[in-house]
Amino acid sequence: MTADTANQENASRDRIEQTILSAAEQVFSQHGYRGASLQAIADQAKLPKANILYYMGSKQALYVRLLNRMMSRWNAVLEDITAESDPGQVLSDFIRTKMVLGQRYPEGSKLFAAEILAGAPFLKEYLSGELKEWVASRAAIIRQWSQQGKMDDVDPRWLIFLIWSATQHYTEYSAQVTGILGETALSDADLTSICEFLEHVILKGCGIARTAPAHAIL
Amino acid sequence: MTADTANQENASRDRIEQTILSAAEQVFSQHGYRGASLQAIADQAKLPKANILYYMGSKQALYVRLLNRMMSRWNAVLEDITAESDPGQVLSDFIRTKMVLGQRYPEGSKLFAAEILAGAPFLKEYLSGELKEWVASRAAIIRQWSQQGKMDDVDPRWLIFLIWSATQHYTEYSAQVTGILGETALSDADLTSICEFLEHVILKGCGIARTAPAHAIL
DNA sequence: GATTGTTCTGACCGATCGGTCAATAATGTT
DNA sequence: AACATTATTGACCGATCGGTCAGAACAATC
Repeated sequence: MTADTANQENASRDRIEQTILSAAEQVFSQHGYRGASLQAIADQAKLPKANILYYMGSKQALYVRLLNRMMSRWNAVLEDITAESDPGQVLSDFIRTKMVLGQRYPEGSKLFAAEILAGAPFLKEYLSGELKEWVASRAAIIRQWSQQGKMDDVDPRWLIFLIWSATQHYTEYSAQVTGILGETALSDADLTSICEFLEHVILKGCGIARTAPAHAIL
Repeated sequence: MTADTANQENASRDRIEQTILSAAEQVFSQHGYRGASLQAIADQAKLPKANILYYMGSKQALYVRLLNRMMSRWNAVLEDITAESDPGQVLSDFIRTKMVLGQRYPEGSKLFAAEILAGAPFLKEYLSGELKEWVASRAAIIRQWSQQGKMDDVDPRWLIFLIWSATQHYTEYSAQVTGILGETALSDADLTSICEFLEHVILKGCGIARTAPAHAIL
């Protein structure tokens, strides 16, 4: 097997795997782990069911792979902040980044939500391990900001949860939001408006003076 | 059939139905409509599977009944506000009421969340009908508050979504929250702290002066 | 062109799915 | 006591579940 053919074959395999992963993400995100069937995933991917298992091994392996893929997309968020960072800038970016991530990977976000709703059977140790440490370290920095008088003395954990929930809402509850707004999908204008609203309320609510002007989200 | 025996029979039937509804709420809330099985519900209720169908007719009828039951619990919220109401008091109550409802009916809340995640197949017309009108009318009143200078000129729809998402988060993402906090469940102290945080940030963020002092949630 | 390894898939497996039904038991009603 | 109604449930139905497997189809190497 030459390097060329190896690349070709791997490329072909990758393409098929991406097709399957994408189809599976849609089905799992709508119906959760138990509610999703391999047949539905196969239909979505326009492949025979046996083909799904040939590439992914088992339903569980496919699901775990999707969860990991979604996790890896979150890694960069809030990674490089310090006690010297500007809270307004950081929280502003945080809100926008989370909002963009949700709009970019709606199925992945819903998949994650469904997993948590089910009691996080596959993510328990991640939540109480990696993610717990992540929150604790970010919270420590936010607390320093408060002590420096840069912002009000609010519980940083509740602040992080607030931003998570407020931004995730528009992807995970998109069916509710669009139903209430009477639109089929959120427009760019909506998204910009939402971002500005969240920045206004959260920054002002935390006693942070706005430093940077609002800019378009997309 | 005398009035007495009628009451007795109805009481017995009601008791069994409540047992089934409660069991079904747990199973549906964890696994969604498709992921839940009548056998799992029967096991949870400690009844034969055929008994579930005898009382509820079908899986779908049982599910719809649960959805309606959950909806009816929401009716009183924000019902009697006017342009003359005090925004601080109203929003404060709104936050607390939603928080209490979520803690009181965690399974029902998760059930609702799972339904929305799946694209709201059974609630589409409710969302774009009743609920849409509800939001529109509340939004109109909030807009009047802004015009009267009682609060900042924020989009009332985003404000309503913000309060929904921020409060629901603690019931629907309880697996994530408790995992991160390292607790098995949210304590009363946590809940009080969260309520005070949300009131502080949202009211201040909307430019509303706090009128009433914070009081214990439970 | 024969050989080898990978990809692909229809056919099939036992288990479980939602739902039906007949038989039995319990409970009124007269 | 006789009868009618309701409650209960094991057995069963066709369909679908996740997963296996043998073999056909395909591709690369010699």
